[in-house]
Amino acid sequence: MTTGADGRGLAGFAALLADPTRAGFCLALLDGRAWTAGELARAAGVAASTASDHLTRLVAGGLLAEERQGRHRYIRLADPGVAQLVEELAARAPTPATPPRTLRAASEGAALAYARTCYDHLAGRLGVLLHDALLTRGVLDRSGGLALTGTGVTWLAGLGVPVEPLRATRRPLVRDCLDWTERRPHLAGAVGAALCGRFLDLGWTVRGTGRAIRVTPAGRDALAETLGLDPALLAPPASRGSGPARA
Amino acid sequence: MTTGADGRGLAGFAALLADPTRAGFCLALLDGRAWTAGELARAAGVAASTASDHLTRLVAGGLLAEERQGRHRYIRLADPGVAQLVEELAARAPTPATPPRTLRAASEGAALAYARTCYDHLAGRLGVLLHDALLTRGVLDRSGGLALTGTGVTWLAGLGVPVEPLRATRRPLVRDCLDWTERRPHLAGAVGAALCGRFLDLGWTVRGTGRAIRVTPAGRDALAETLGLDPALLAPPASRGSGPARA
DNA sequence: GGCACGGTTCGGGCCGCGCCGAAGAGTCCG
DNA sequence: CGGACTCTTCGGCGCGGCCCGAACCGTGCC
Repeated sequence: MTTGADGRGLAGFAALLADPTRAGFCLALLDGRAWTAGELARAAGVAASTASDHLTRLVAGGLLAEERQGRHRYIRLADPGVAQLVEELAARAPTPATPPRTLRAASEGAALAYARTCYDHLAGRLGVLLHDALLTRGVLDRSGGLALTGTGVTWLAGLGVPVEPLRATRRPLVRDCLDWTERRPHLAGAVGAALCGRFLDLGWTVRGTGRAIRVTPAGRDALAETLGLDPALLAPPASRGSGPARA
Repeated sequence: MTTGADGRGLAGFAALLADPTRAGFCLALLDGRAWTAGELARAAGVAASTASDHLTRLVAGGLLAEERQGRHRYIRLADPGVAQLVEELAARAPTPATPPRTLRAASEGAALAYARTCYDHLAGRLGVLLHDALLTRGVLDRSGGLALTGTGVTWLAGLGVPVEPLRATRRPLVRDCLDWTERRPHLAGAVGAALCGRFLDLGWTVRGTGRAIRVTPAGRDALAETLGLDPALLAPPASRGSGPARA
């Protein structure tokens, strides 16, 4: 009576992410960098032996990839598709029901809501603003699915991002990625990744702690000029008080 | 040291799919129809009480939606996004390692590989052929992300599928969906769903058992004429022998 | 060589989860 | 009303998972 595939394959795969420790590993790795096994163990608060076991399973399941160097075991997400998958699942998961307990945690949360990397592209308020600006500027078009326009190609070239090399990859040029703080789409795909990297190269943005991204004063000016982004909206998260409170 | 969100939210959500029975429910519901709790229980081979418990959790988790009618509890996927998520996870999951044991199962597998619904759009060999034909005909364009072209809009209108109503939905017009038998993309999104429904309305396709789809003789002619699909490639799965063996 | 360090392997304990059957609540029908 | 049916609730059982600490291996440094 069981027509076709039973759920064992899917269940086994989903089980990889169904453990808080393993899920925490994947979320940490969403910053796009390679972590050592020990770093991940400490970040998750488990013994090294526990982490080692989990990592072996995640690698075997195709979610993570490893690279051994000397006595270190470097771990990263297997490919951008995994990052997308994890982000989508995280976006659908009910909030961890853990309101920030400490001031430090609250300010970290604000910094992440302001701007962060989502694997290799920009997310948070900055990511959504960028996405919207690219649409109004005609770099992107949404009349029939999200697509990069001809003017978009030249605009990118002017910014120092040639599009042709990006076409060579198997990755879609542009793609929606649901932002879990803004609950609205931001730009992913090869172009999203290239833009994120280019902004860093140009010094418009710099990496903060963890996945956090900060916009430099020069970046604020440049984004206002090239994309018409309101510098006021790009103001960094209020250190105290003046910013709108967020539940 | 744990910057930002821990993995509990994600893990709890993934755990919903990490059980073979629950995963089987979701896979069965990928046919886009509403099943009763009892039907799902029988299909999965568990007691009604067990299924009831699982379904309650899946509904609470936002993966499924229920509708109570009299003494029946109708269950369907919560929204198309869930279908996409489940398909993506299933596509990445290693094959269930269950080569078909019976002749009946083998022929069912062949029928599904030939053509099936993927929630509400077409998948399988037919789905991939359709996707490719739409690209070569200029209905879709992939030069910068997957998009519906202007000629595509008129082509759809000629087929009796007005695009304007589709724009009203929050759903993307066109979207890639990775086919788990062909390992290549087919067309999803609002247009993919509309095309699938239109083909059924026109009598070009009919539903088989489960998620299987069959192409009628009239449908073969029509698809050849309007899209240039080779009728030979649309031949139904060989009942025995002559078809290419598939691992 | 000696030591510190990162990672892995192994054994054991514990908690949670999935399963069932039996009993009960609600619905439809004769 | 009484019977058939669907679904739910509740105990109880058993397996499998997650975790740790201790011992072990390999690397890099002094």
